[in-house]
Amino acid sequence: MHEAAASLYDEQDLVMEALGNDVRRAILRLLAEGELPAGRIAERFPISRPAVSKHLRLLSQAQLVSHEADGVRHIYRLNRAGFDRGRVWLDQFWPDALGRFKLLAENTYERGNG
Amino acid sequence: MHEAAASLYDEQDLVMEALGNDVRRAILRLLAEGELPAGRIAERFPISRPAVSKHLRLLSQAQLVSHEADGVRHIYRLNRAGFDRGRVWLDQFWPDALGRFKLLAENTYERGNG
DNA sequence: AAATTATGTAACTTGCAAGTTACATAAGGA
DNA sequence: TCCTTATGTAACTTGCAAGTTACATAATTT
Repeated sequence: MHEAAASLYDEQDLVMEALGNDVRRAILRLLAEGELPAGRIAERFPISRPAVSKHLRLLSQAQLVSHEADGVRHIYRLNRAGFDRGRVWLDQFWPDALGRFKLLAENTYERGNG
Repeated sequence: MHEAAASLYDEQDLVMEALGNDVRRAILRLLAEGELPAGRIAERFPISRPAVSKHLRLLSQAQLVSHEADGVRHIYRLNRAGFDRGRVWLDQFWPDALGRFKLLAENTYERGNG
């Protein structure tokens, strides 16, 4: 019957679960600079390529990234859908936006170091 | 430069890490209905009380909950700070969303309502 | 003061997420 | 066609997060 409602929460859970890992968060930050093929992503981490591939699969299932084949390469990029779901999840606790921009304003600048 | 920035991201990581567990997310949903003492929270879960206590500690470190002693009881409630950090983390990926909040902040700045 | 209640913590165990290696597949290039 | 490149997956291992039990502490109650 109402599988739509149930699957919505499942999808939100997939997002929150995926975001709860530092390697996956680092992959997202890397992709924030621009789309990349799977191999290039893996190069940036001290773990094996299959391990990164598995993280990419979880990120993809959570719709935090999307990917498309380009010849033999698979290009990954950020997918807004997952981030929106994460935001919806957070908003169930604090529906009003007020009080957020102070923190936001204080942290929208420099970050580039790594 | 300011180590405030570094520790901020550590704190964001604490939040995202804490939110990446379904028991902890369920605790937050429970506390969204109202504050509760530790024991009452533990009653609602099929795991042991010390296990819940440990989850509460992590949630507290992430500032997703706060707690205060009330006699022998420790009352837990949601803490806005952690949720704000979670949102800041999400918003770093979509600058246009940041712009939206900045605009909102500018328009609401001296009105002081909230 | 002794018993009870509510909680946190220490020490240990364990389940599973995250890692590894080995292999399969598919697209180009020589 | 065979070789190389790029990737995903299967099967197995392992590190650590999340669970357990036992104990310490502190505030009430009798």
